[in-house]
Amino acid sequence: MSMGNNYELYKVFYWAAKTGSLSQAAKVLYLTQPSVSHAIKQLEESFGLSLFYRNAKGVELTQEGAVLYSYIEQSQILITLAEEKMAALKNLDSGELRIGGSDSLFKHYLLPYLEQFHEAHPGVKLHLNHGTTPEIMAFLKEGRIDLGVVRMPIVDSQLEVKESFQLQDCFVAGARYADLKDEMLSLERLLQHPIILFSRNSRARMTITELFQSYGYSIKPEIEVGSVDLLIEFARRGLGISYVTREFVSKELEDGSLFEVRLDVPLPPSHVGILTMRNMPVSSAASAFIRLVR
Amino acid sequence: MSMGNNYELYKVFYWAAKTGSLSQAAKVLYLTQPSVSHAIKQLEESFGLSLFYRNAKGVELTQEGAVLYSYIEQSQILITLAEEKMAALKNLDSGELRIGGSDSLFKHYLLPYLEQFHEAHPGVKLHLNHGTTPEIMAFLKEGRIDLGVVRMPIVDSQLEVKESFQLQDCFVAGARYADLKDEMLSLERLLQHPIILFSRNSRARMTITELFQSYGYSIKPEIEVGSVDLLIEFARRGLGISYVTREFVSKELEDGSLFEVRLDVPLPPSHVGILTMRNMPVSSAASAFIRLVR
DNA sequence: GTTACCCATAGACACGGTCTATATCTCCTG
DNA sequence: CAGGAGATATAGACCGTGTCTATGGGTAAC
Repeated sequence: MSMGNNYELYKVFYWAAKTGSLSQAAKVLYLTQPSVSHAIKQLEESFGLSLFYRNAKGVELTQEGAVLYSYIEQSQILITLAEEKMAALKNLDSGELRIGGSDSLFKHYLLPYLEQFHEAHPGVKLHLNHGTTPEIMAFLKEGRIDLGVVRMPIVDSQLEVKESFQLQDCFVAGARYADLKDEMLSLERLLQHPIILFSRNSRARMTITELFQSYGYSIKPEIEVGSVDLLIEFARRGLGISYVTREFVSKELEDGSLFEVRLDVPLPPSHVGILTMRNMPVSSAASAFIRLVR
Repeated sequence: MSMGNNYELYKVFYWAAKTGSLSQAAKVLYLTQPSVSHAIKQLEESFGLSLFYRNAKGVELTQEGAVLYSYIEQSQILITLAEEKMAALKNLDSGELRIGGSDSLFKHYLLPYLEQFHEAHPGVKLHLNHGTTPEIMAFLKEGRIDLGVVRMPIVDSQLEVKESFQLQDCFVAGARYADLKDEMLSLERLLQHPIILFSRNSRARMTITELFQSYGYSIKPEIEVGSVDLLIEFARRGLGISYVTREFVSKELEDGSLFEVRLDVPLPPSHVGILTMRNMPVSSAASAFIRLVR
């Protein structure tokens, strides 16, 4: 008989050797004793070697059987570990979740979800990659992250976009401009004050630039800053009027250190979307996180 | 779906991951592509996890799939090694052969066979355990040797006895007793000369003692020695007449340094038998050796 | 002697692994 | 842009084989 066995036979062999009894092995494997007997016989015939001594008390490995066992034992242990590991991955007791997004979204919006997820699944390692929207999209396509959280709209045939939540950008000012608090400003009037914008090529920056252009104006910031924190801080200190996401300054709006500057034209809401690869399976950790956020 | 897969699926998974293609895996495993596709699907459903990304070029491991692979790869390699090892054992390119026997049998009779066997199967390690017949029998029953080579007769229900070759014990003397060369001695006449016997409780010693008793005589050695080599050496130096196995002194008989002292009664031949455990499989190395000797 | 436990064997059945045929998708090429 | 090549997925049928029950034989222990 030739080599190239059904690997199932090794499982039977493993338990027969481990328990020293074909009957015991049968119990462990939920088989009958004749099935185990037959399986061992198949192995022995395939090798042309005897693997066990049979006696009244059970079976005992022959010299050759002991050699086989030394290999098969390790192999079976690895498979068992693999199955346990897969179960852990499935249950989110293990694994990792790699999310891409902008710094500000992480800090001001996703943080509670991340905390909640980590608390529920402490075994899952979180990897947060921040970057611009195009970078996030590239990371996704390279397989370096499992999902991306970015501002809409996104048009990319390779990506699956789930609209998640809505953010409202707005202009805010501090005490220095308190006289604007009860006013409803036109764009022209707004532009008479110093404007503070985010410096990087963010979607928010592009959106507001386009909006002013559509009304025939050009918005040129007095100050450009590199982080949402600075946008807020500069507005509070009265250096100008900042264009920020309202949800990111809810604390300041509440305690009165900032107030919203109302305009006579509507500012379009911006949507945040969750990106995954289209037609590709989503890891269970990622889908659990998406379920949590939506 | 629950855990506890058919391990055969892991073989399919291994090759699919290794080749990065279900079609290639199918070729390697002599299956069709749909079979492989189906097998992978079963695994994925059993874990509740996706293992591969499918694309137009083939398949690629997901994060979870890569985790599984890290375990399964080792496992499969071990199984492959195990199968190679078993083939080597079967072909006698590997393994060990443990033989029990008396020192003199090893030295004077089995040596050429051992050399021949070692030359034919250099990969098989030889373990030679010497001891008395009862010790050899005990070794066998304890599983410490694969076969024993001892003088017959042996009566033991647990042991399988194969008669192997025949030895003829005889009395030999050196030049000092040259006058006996052409004579045919009676037992009585023999006993007038100093006799040299093996001191240990060997079967040969027992046999000759019984023989003399059956004729009404009692044989009492002038000298007792502890090895066959000394039996020969003492006889050559004229210290007496030694009782030895003729085959062990063939060299000395040929070159004339010893001659056989002929008796007027026949000395019974002694048989050498090969012992193995009854109703227990014999290792392929052992059965190859037995085939060689007989 | 008898019991109780092992393993081996024989024969029947049913499940599932494998096949063929076909569909669908993507990439590449002319 | 159409079409071919090559990848995987799906559907359905069949055959092989792994498993079962029933039974036999052997050994150890009481």
